[in-house]
Amino acid sequence: MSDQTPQQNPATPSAEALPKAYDPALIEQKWASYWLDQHLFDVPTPEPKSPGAPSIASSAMGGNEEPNRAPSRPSGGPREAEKGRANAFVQLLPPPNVTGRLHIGHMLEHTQMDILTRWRRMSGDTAVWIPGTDHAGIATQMMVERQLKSEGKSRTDFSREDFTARVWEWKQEYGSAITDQMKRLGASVDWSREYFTMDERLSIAVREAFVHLYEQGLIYRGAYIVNWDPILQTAVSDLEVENEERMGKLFHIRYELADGTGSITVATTRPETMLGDTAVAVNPSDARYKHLIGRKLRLPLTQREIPIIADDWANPEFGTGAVKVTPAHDPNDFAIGQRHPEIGSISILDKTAHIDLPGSPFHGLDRYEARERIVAELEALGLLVEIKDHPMTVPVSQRTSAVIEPRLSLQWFLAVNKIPSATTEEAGNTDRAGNTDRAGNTNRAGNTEGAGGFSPLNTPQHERGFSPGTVTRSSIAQKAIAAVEQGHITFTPDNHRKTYMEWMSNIHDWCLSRQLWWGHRIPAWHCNACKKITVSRDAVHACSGCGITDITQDADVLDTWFSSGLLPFTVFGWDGSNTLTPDLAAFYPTQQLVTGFDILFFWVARMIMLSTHFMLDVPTRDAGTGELKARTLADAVPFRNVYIHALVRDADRQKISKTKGNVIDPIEIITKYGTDAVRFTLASQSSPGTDIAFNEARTEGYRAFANKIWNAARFLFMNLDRAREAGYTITPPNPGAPFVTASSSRVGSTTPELPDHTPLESRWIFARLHAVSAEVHRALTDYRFDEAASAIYQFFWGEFCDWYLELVKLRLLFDIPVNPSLSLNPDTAVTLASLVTVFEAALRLLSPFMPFLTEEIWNALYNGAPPTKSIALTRYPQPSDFPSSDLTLTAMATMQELIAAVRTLRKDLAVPEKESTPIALHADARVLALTGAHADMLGRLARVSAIEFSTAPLTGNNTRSTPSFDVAVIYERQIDIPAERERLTKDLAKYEKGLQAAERQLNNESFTAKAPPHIIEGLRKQSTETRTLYDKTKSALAALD
RNA sequence: GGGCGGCUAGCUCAGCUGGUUAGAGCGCCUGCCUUACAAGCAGGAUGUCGGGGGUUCGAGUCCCUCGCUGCCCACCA
Repeated sequence: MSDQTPQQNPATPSAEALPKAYDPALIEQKWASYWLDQHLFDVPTPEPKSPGAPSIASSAMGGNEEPNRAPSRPSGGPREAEKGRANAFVQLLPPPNVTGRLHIGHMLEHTQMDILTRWRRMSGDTAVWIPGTDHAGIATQMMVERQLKSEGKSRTDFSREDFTARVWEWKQEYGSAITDQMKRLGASVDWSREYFTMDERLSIAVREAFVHLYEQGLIYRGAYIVNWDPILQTAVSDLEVENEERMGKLFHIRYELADGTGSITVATTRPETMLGDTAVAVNPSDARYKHLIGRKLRLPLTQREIPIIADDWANPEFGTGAVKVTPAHDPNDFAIGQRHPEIGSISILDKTAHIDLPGSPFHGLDRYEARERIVAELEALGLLVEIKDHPMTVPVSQRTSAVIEPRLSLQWFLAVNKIPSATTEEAGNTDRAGNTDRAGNTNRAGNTEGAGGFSPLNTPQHERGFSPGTVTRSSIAQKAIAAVEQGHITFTPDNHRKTYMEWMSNIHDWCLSRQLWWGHRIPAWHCNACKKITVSRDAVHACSGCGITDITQDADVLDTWFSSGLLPFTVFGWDGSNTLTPDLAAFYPTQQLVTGFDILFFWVARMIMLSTHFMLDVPTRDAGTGELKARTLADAVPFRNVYIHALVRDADRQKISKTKGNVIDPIEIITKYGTDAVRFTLASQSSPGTDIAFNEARTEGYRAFANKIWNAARFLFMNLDRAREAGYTITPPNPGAPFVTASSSRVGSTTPELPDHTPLESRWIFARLHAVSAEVHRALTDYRFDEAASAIYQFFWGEFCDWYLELVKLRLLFDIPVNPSLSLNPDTAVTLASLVTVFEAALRLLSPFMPFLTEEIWNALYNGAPPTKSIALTRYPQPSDFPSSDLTLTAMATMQELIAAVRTLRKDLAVPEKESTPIALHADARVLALTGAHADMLGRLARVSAIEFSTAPLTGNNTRSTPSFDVAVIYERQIDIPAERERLTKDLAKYEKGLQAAERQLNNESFTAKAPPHIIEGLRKQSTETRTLYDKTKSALAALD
């Protein structure tokens, strides 16, 4: 094979044309660009179907010739339920950040998705895998700001418009790095459907979604405590905060009563917040403080008077039992403030976490500097009672690692636990800080008592369920819970379902706004006169309240996850009008989501919430009549199954991180071993529940596997060359035909079953192919990539190469007549046909796992003129394609056992490898017949020169026994007696133990009474066999002496 | 404070609803350049299945308990 384009392959496959060793670098690039250029995996928008003809299956495959499209998919697959729709297999690629570069985790995710996609596609489904990238608000803005910094500039040197223009420039230049890498890797995605989350089309959908939610009263704006990142100077959601265990200090501070008659000591870990204290709370049942409730305290350092209030939140067990209340800088204190509005709140920190109290001596100080100064002054005043070490969890920003400061600020929220309003009249119009007009619209305080809003926490389980007909009466969270509870969405592994449910049942309102410049800007306009907020899908030029034109658009952008949460339906053309677009009709819901645990809440949960909420309003088509009808929750879900993949760690099981310097660059590994080998490594390690320790040694092993396949191909081509030289026409099989055999002069015609004279090894390899393809289907249906990979590996190497190819040499290498007028020896003819057929099928079986290698060899097999554009468009092997019989399997197993026994004996006797020896054999009639018929196998694979059949059992030296035969190698040298005795003694002990265990069981009446018959039967058989072996070993041992 | 995993051969991992004498790859030992492949072929050694207890005719597999070891969630000053 040369580096020519695939269409111009050499006219004939030839062993000489293939390099001796497999070199992935020579072929991968070629095929990656071929697949891309041919738009092989692009799926056009299906034709809208008129009622009564709902299927779109045939139109969706994109104009390929497909002479052998699979007529039907294997029965019992998960998509049997997908009645009335095309056999569509749709997946959304978790969109990588535009700032991203491919890492080994992506590689795992993409490998799994690609295997599923290719397998489904080859099994006859319309497989659509949709790629795209995420604008990644914070990450991208940080990236560009860093770039500006290197130029000595900062964001604030630019206008908002100029800065975002700058980000777009950056995106154009660097934003495709990760998709370029994907293209190189040959991921079989539909590039014609590639999107960017800030594309015009998707931006419109985002605005539509926002406006809809606002009109339903589910989006509100208000002043609440949010997680504030003082470096990014924006609010971040709970999910973007990590909690770190740190040793901090607990400061006990004495607050004197205003009238000087006493004091209360409070405890705090953040003494600087006392500047914003507006009360001290004690538990109403706390006898120590009961008499002080309602009295005033003089707040040290400021001399402000603050009340002592009663609130259940104060825990008498903790610290002194009295807690200072800072409503503007602590979520719990904020909640207290809600219950005691009279105490008010005082903000003391600015956006950068510096003290913002003009006139105060601490004004302008950084929060930690202020803490030191305040502690020092309190100490000087004698008000610092004590300082204790105190283990605590500190909230830290995921992005910047800055300590998060809870801060009161005006933000937009999505009310996830609120029942949507039917009309727009009730729509939220909170427009002033801290003044929300609907009790339910609270965020963190929402679940505390007194807030009065709907909360899943205080809703009985049975009321939380979703039932048809109550769709619009259910909250977003209720629908998301019901979708999973009712089994419309499943998780693999299943334990993630529980995690999801826990989280969803305790969910808080979602802070949607970010104080950034890069992202989807919130479609709300503030009137500078009457203060009314106008939320609109279109640009607003005048206030909807007072009509004046002095209005400004809200400065905030939406959380990145808002737009990605909409993707399952916006990628299919949802535009807010609730019409069933052709793509939505054909492809929604998607079947499969493959993603990591780390974005289960960020993304998966949000997709479920937003998709079920919006898609319930989009009609669907009735499977029978084709008429439009209302969608149920079952069809509103964004996907049917969520497969959560493992985390890839380094070889020492360490988490991969840049700071640790143990980053595994997939491109580097790929350069070293080839994409196919890396893919196979990841697939074979993909077992549920465990993280993957990425071990290069293993990849090395799979590169050897690729090489093995490569050389098997060379062997095949060599034989095809020989046959051709001898004048025979070789036509490779038609992929997807049940199987192929040969007439005397033509290889490649199809017959329904194997010809009578088909040799044992060929019958056997077909039977194995039957079993293996069944196993692979089963494994992939269960997402057991590891089991599928290992079944194929074992088959290809351990059976096809180690046994079949070796046996096939019996028929091929010595037996092709050179005179074309003679007919080909029937053995040779059928063997050539079988060989080509099995090999071709094995390539198809392997193709989803190793697409490059299989594409290359498969094309070579057809002399560069294959029946379809790609092996990826052929039919995936089905068990029913291959004849199988148990008789064949046992016969072959016996031959293998016999060959292995002779090999072992020869090894023990140190017979030179090239020397053939006679053997003696004692066996039952079946084995004798078998051996007689297949002496040639023994001759070739075990170097047996002659067989002496013995009627008496063999117990002498140089003997090996199994339950069904004794075999001895007749040789001048005798076996090493001490070593043999040791081995036999060991065996004897083993058999004895096994025998005892088996007999104990069999003599146990409870066992025979309770165990299932096949187990008893099996144990009986085993017991008999072990008895035989025991006896044989015992006499062998005796014979030694 | 809750919750979820993992602990099986020197290493990395399989072992499905309990059922015959626990497997694979790598590594290790021995012999082979056998005309597809030395990135190979053939043969071989290696396990108190984390400890203890229980259920059962039968436990790596189920239950309890203890021990390491990861991860997730959480508003206790």
